[in-house]
Amino acid sequence: MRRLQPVRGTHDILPEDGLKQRHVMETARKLAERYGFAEISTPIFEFTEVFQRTLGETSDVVTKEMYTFKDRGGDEITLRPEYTAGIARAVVSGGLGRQLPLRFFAHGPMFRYERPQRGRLRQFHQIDVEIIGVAEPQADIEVISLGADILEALGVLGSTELEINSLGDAESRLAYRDALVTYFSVHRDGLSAESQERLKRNPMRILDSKDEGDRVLVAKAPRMEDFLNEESSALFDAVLSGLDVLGVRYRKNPHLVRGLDYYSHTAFEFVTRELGAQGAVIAGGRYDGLMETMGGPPTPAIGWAGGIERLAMLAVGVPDAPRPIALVPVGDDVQDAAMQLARDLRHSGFVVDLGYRGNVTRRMRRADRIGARVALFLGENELERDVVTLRDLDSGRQQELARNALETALKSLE
RNA sequence: GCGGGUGUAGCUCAGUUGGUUAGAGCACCAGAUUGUGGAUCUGGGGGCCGUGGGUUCGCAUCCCAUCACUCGCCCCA
Repeated sequence: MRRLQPVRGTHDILPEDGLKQRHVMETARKLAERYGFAEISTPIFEFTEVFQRTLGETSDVVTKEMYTFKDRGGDEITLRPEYTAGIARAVVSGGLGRQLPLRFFAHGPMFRYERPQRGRLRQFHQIDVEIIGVAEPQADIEVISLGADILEALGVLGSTELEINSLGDAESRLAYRDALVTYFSVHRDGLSAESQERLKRNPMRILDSKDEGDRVLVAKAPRMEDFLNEESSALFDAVLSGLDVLGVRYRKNPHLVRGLDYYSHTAFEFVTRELGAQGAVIAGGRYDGLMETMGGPPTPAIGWAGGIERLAMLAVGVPDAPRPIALVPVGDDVQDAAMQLARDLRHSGFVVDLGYRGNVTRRMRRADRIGARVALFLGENELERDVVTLRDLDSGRQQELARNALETALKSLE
């Protein structure tokens, strides 16, 4: 161990951030539930081939970002870099394919060996939704509209933009890919070094290059739209008009492509400019070929993933933790009675903070610091008469209450 | 993986051309106030100046390396 610090790109999530992240996750879960999604959770590691086969041998994730190791039994294991492959595997290996359509919500940690920066971590957390077994555009529309609803609820929809494109089915994409290779091969010398490499490995990635020279060439490159076959093009149109019906705003971006091989047809990203180099807060698309790659029957599917840390950084209106009741025992002989009262109140659903030490001044200071709503004084004085002194810490007003009237009084506070 | 910037107290930051014991505000602790918080006043604790090496009589300060963060590329959530 070099020094006592977390591994590069990992962080301890302290309570303040934890609260925000939990809010993101719970908001997403609640809304996903309304759309009829059921929560699923799959292991955070899988056999390496689960990702290798499905994400594509040439994708960046597979070639240089996976946390892969051999376990003690000699199996090749990989910490999941994304959720979809694991869920697809669960559907195939659990025989869930008989119960289509399936709608899943999931969340949890992901791992990618990347260079960390703002909004980019080696262990990060995602929320994830998938609709499996629906070829109809309604699934695309529903999944996107769920994403928009979640962003809206988090107060970040206004600072994001939905970009959308269609990659078409396999036939359309192959035809387009050929056309792109032909076009860019002619202009090869005008391409950046990186894009010349992309031309060999993943020509569609040239489309979203940020290099000035590349962009000039890209602007005149063949357009995906012109290569969509009738079926692909009809699906895309249906998705867009569905979004129009629901009032979900979007911008067609013909240069939006995907890093992972399994995507087809609809591809979309909710992007923001407020996170530096990291644009996407939610990204996803259709992956009709994935289940088959996994060894299951051909099964259409669509889904997206959202970055919890990124969303938490943007979210507004995160609710505060509930304000506790500070219980202040006065004198040494009332400790037991105070513990008992604290437990009774907790059983009734109240959040109670029982200071552990110090005189009354000190405990009151603590009560103030933790944002307590009220303080309850319990001393010999009160104990003898079966009452409690309740001090409202906002107004400063104080009153004595019979023990059996206490909970009613506390409930009326809010 | 490539290039730039920044690392001084828990936090935000000062710190002179290299010179004695490294400072401030906030936060924290104690007291004024041992049955009453916030405000105020008084006092206090806290720093291998990110880490390692080098230069120097002497570095927080100059040089090199390294680690972390950060910005861009790459990639994406």
